This record gives sequence, structure tokens and C-alpha cells, in this order.
Amino acid sequence: MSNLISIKSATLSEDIAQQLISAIVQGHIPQGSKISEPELAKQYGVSRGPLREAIVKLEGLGLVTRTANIGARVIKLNIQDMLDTFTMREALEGMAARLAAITMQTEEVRSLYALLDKHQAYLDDNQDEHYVQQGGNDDFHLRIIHASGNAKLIRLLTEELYAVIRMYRRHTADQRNDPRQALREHRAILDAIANHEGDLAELLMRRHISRASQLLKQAMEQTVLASPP
Amino acid sequence: MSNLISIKSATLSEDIAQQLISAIVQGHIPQGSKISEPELAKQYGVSRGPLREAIVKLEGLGLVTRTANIGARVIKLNIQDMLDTFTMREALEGMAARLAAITMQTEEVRSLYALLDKHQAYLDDNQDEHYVQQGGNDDFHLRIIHASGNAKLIRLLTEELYAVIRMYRRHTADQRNDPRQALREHRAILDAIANHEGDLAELLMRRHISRASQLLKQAMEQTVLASPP
DNA sequence: AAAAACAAAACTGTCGACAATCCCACTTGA
DNA sequence: TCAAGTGGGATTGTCGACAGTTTTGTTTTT
Repeated sequence: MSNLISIKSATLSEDIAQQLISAIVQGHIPQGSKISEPELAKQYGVSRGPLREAIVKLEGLGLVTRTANIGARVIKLNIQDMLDTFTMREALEGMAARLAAITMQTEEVRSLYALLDKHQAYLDDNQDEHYVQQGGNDDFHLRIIHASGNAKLIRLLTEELYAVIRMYRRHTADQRNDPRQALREHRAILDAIANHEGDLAELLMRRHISRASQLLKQAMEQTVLASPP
Repeated sequence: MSNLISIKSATLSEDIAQQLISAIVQGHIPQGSKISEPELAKQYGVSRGPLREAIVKLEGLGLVTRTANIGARVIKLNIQDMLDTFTMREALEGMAARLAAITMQTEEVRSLYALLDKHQAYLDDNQDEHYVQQGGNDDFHLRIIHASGNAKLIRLLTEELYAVIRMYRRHTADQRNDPRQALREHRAILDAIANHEGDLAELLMRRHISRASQLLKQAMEQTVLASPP
């Protein structure tokens, strides 16, 4: 039975990779579970060839680990890996903010202020509920990253790291996170960018991400992540 | 005819990936050239299955770009991509230096000073010739990266980015680079780490890499990188 | 002679099958 | 009873072949 819905790409391998990424990030394939090639091949209605290529790609994204002659397993989320990942984000997005501060045009600055106003209005209207910015054009962080103009940085952050980051966000209900506080921090970062203060923009972005990682850590410590073996 | 020499790994796909990485980095497969699956399969004496998996992996490493139904091409080196890559390095290795400064033990500090003394002695004995630190345990940068203790950072820098970085280093004869100056900078970075001055260590590492990238840029501007199409 | 149309060759994407390895349950021996 | 050994079943790694697309070379047309 074919589960290959909607996402029609040029090649089967691509399709399946996207499907698997989505399934893993959303927890449909549980963390730590084994990836059975025959099972998934039957499930998606394809042969093992393209499926294996997709798995190799997932390994590159850090979503699964592979062992020769044994197979692939979905990664297990844990606090240390999360902190390590967010430390990298801190360095990279901090740099992105710095670059954005140097090069951003007034038109883009205005557009970003408008975006933050939109977020503000959403919070006012929806009793501080989280604004669902699922990686689209409404995500402040993604906008800053793209504004950096550094193609390598953009690819790394938006294509390679984002899957894992979203996985961490999704699997811990971080209620702790105060969206109004986050919005204030976003505004401060944008102010620095608007004034072309690269140092400050980087510093603020780093603090912002560091705070988020600490909150996520606390949330993970309370969430029972995985039953002990 | 089989070209699979020496590097015997658990799986053919792994072997071929390593062989291809080496061939591309060392320029044996020229940049911009097309990767022909039948040709390479025959050359390495394997079928197209494992070869394709290796190519998918190379794509993840950013060494080749793939287009559906057309195939893979080795990347073309150019100044902008190099600068973008080194900017990322700046952010990441700067962070690595900061982390190393926080956590490094006195024993490891001593060992690194000994390494720098060794480099010094080599320069004295060999008329300032470059010390060949081909990614081994004698590479100061790799030592710092590992000392960061951040597994994700280590993997990204040493497994994913290093191939491309080495490719840039190898394809431009940057005679401009003064090894004694580099060594002085290494020593300053290590001093900061020894004193557990994270801010300073990060700053110095960033400057060090920034300087190297500027030198490499000048070298690339003079080197005729590729004949214009 | 240059451009468009067409046909054949080559290449990539995909599939099913075989070989090698691993896993698990069962048996055997102390 | 428990440890080691053993055999069958399942899974991964690899291969050769077919289908669809792209490329190339030729022919035809203007």
C-alpha cells in the first residue's frame, strides 16, 4: 500500500526522504526505533534502492545513525545532544545576525518590523498562545538567517540542522517559554540590526538562543523523555 | 579493473565514498567535472548501487551537486563560497576555542604547548617550510575542536566541513601564508585557553581564521582558478 | 547554411533477486 | 540451572537488468 501522498518530487528517493524526515520529526516513527528496510519499502510502495538512498541522506542530516550490516536507528533525543546542538546554533545564528546587521537594507528592516508587529497582534488576540511559525516565511529566525546572505550558512542552518532542532522543539512541550519575552528579544535583535550594530546583534541573538536552550533543558528534565532500558 | 586499494571498510559504499572524497579533494577528479556512474562503477569494480549511495553521501558533504535525471557534478571552487565557508568556520571554531578555554585540563594544555614547540622546532630546522599537518593529531585546529567537548560541533567541523576546507587549501598554493605568523597566533590562542579566558580565546581564533581567509582570498584572486566558460 | 525535427545511444532512476551477515530461539553439555 | 554452541529465519549489502529521461548525432526543412 502506497503512502506516497501529495509531495510529488522529481525522484522517488527525494519523496521518501521528505516523508521520512517528516515522520521522524513529528514522532510518527518513534525515536530510538529501528528502521526496517523491507517494512518501510512495503509501506511506501517502493523498492529498497531509493529507500536506502533516502536513509543515507537522513544519516547526513543526523536524524538516524547507521551501523554496517545492522541497519539504521532513529536518534534518541537527550539533553546533552540538545545542548550541543543549540550551542552550535548560538555560534551560527549569532554570526547570521551579525552579517544581517551589516548588509540589511531598510526595506527588509521595515518588513521585519511589520512581521514582529503581526506576531504582537497575534499574541494580543489569542491570549499569549504560541504563534505557529512552522519554518515558513513568518519565522523570525529563518528571516535573519536568510538575510545573512551567506549561502553556506543558510544551507547548513535551514536544510541540515533545522530538522533536528524542530524535533527537539516538538518532543518537549516547553510551556515554560514565554512568547512575549521571546518577542521582546526579537525586537531588541532587530533594533540592533536596524542600527547596523553587528556586535550587539550577535550578542543579543546568542543570549536569546542560550535562554531558549536553558528553558528547553528545564522542560526536558521534567519530561520523561524515554523509558530507561 | 578494481581501484579499491588499502582502505578496507565494512561496506563497499563506505570504501567508495572515502575513495571519492580523497580523489576530489586531491583534484584527481577535477572540479566541475561530471560524475559518470557507469564509468566510475567500472573503474572501481563495483555495481552502481553502492556507488550511488556514496554519491548521495558526497552531496551531503557538499562536494558534489546533484540534479534529477542529469547526474552529479563536482563543485567548482570560487572565492565567494570559500569566504562563506570560512565565515562559518570563524563562528564555529571561535565557539570551539571558547569551550576549550572553559573546560581544558592542565595536562592537555601542556600537551598542546609541546605540540607548538614541535612546530617551532620544525620551522627552525626546515627554513620556514610549512609543517604538513594533514588532518592528523598534529593539527592544532583539530586539537582545539576536539577539546571543545561538543560532539555535534566536532562532527560538523571534522567530518562534514573539513573535506571542502582541505579542498580549498590544496587547490591554491597560498605561499602568502607566513607559518611563523600562524604559529604566533596559535600560541596566543593557547595562552588565552590556558588562562581560561573564553572571550579572548574566541576573539583570537576568529581573527586567526579571518586572517587566513583573507590571505587565501588574495591567493585565489591571483591563481587562475578555472578557465571561463 | 542554419535551424528545427527526429532517431538512436547513453545515462539516471528503479526494481527484483542473490549473497553475506546478523539475530533469535533452541539444543546440548557441564 | 546456566553457559556455550548451533541452526533457521530475517535483514542488510550487492548485483544485473529494465524503464524513462536526457543527450547526441543525423536528417530534414526552410
